[in-house]
Amino acid sequence: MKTYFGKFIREKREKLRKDDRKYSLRQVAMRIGVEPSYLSKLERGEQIHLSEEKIILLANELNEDPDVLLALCGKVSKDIQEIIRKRPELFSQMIRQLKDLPDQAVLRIVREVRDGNW
Amino acid sequence: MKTYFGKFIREKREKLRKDDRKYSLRQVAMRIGVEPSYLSKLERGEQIHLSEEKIILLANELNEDPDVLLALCGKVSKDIQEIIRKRPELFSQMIRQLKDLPDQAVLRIVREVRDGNW
DNA sequence: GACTTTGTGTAGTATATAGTACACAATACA
DNA sequence: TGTATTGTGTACTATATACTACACAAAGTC
Repeated sequence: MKTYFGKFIREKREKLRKDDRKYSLRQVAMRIGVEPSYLSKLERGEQIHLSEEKIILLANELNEDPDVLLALCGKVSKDIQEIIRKRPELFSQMIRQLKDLPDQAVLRIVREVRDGNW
Repeated sequence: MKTYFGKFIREKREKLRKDDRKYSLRQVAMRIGVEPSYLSKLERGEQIHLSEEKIILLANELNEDPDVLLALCGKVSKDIQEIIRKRPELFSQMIRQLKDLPDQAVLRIVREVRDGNW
C-alpha cells in the first residue's frame, strides 16, 4: 500500500512551521497525542498506520480535510461506512454506478439533493 | 458490535439444507475454506470476524448479496472503499448528503445516471 | 558556551483480526 | 449395529494494527 500521506503532512506541517514554531514535529505530535518518533516515522513513510481518531486530530491541526487524510492512509471514515452499512444494497449499487462519473455530474447530484429537488 | 450475521446465515443455510444435504455446516465450511468449528462459532455469534474474501464466498454459496453479508459483519467492501478513496471529498460529501434520503429518491439517482441523463 | 528543542533510531508492546487443529458426543444412515 | 457425518468445545496461533519508551546527536537559542 504505497501512500503519499507522509510526504503530504510533512510538507504541510513545514509550511505552517515557517510562520509558527508551534508546528514542530514534536509539538504537533504532542497535541495530537502520539510519540514524536511515531509521527516522525509516519512523515517519512516508514509507518503507515494511524488511527482514525488521530488522523482527524491531525487534519484539524493542519487545516486539512479529514476525509482526504483518511484516504491517504487507505481509510474511509467510520461515519461514512456506517451510512453504507445501514442500506448496503442501495448505497453499494449507487456508489459503483457513480464510479466513473465526472466530478461535475456528482456535484450536480449533491446540489440538487441539497436544494430539495428530490 | 452486535450483529445478526450468525443468525442470518444459519437460517439461510438450514433452509437450503432441507432440500440438499450438501448445505451442512461442515460441507459449507469446507467449500468456503474455513474450519467447521469456526463457521459454527460464527453462526452462533461467538465469533464475528470473517475476512471479506470468505464472506463473498459464503454469499455465493448461500445466494445472498455479498454487500449485505459484509454489512452484517460490520464491513464495507474494498472496491467501494477504493472508489471513495480516489475522490474522498466528493464522495464523502455526497454520501453524507444522501444519508437520510428515502430509498426511492436514491434509486431515482441510480436510474437517471444509468440512463445517461447526466 | 550552557541549555533547550528538534528529529530520529532502536526496541518493545497491547489489542484486534482471522483464523487452525483436534477431540468428542450426538445423530443419521446403510 | 457398525460406520459416517454432524455440530461444537477447548486450546492454540499468525499477522496486522496502533502504538510507547527512551536514548542520542544535531541544531537552535540565550
